[in-house]
Amino acid sequence: MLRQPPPSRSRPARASDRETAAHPDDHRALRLWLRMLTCTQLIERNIRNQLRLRFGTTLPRFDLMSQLERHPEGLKMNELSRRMMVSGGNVTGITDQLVKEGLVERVAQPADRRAFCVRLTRAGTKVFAEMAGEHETWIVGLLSGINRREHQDLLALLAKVKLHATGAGQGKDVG
Amino acid sequence: MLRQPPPSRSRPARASDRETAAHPDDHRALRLWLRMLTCTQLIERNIRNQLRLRFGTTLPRFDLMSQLERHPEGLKMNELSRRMMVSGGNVTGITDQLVKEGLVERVAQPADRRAFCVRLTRAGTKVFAEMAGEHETWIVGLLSGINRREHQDLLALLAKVKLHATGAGQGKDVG
DNA sequence: CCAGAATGCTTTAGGCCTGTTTTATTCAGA
DNA sequence: TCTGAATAAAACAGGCCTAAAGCATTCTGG
Repeated sequence: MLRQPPPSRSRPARASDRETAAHPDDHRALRLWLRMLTCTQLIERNIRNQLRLRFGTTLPRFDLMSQLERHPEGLKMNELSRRMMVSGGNVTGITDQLVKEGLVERVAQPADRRAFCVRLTRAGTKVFAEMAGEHETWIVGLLSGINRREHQDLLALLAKVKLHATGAGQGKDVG
Repeated sequence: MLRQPPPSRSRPARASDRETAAHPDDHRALRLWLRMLTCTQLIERNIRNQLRLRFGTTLPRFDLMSQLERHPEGLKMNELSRRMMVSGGNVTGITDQLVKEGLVERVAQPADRRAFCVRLTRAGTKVFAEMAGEHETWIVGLLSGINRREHQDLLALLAKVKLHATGAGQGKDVG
């Protein structure tokens, strides 16, 4: 994705993915970004496939349920929206699906009749526990190419990136 | 996104985004993954917004054009699909849009009447050049929170992640 | 030559996601 | 109290994306 540096003159491109044949220096940032993107997509795609094949579900649904698991008392739609970093309308749609599947429920709020609390049902809790276990082993496997020290370094570097990119973003979703 | 470690007993969560309140050690991989995902999404969202506001276009369209810029002779649909790491049907749709906007063209291949070459039009070349310049400055800005040394470290660490995750992926898109 | 397999692309159904608009409700101030 | 601003959620239009099915063309082994 995104723009790549132009092909190198000296070394003809036998490109196979998006970041091959990068220029040596001026395009450092671009190259780094493309690599981040590729890594994330590789992992994400893998997880999506596993979720689909093993459990017949999707990443957004899993994500929503995982938020609810951490808050058994339930979350309002707008809280879900903020935590998942997606739009409110999107949360409406995903919640609808999960309600249809009987995994979550909307609970009316007497205090504010505009709002709902969304909660895992008993069935949802059970199903999620099963999925979450496997999910973690997938992640561990996908990231097992780097050792513990490298984990820490990567985590720290990404913390810096996150901090700066959050600030640079135009004031939305600063967490 | 994705499952988070359960909330810490000792330190009550004032969570605001998806990776707050992680457990100390056992969930290292999960935590790292969530941070990768957050970073990528922050940057990607920023770029999408900029493309929309400044140029009225989208990231996938920009991405497709950027592939074509590197191959003025044109690329076949399936080559685009492979390079962009998206499905063939998706490439069909994006190409349709860009053709409608007059930015790319499908060129029939006499040698193989099933296939097309997709190329930037003159207008597309011009428009893309303009966008690409700004695009790079956005990326540079978003990643300016880390210095040159850190860039290199991050690039190297992600290379390891990429390599391993590519191998672990079930044989598709090994680039 | 000629079936059948493989290839290149499109179509279709369905889900995700966004920005915008709409509806219902709550809040804040005159 | 009443009116307008703000908020919560949903509806809507439109684009992205996938897997699977379909159509045309090319290739391959008899």
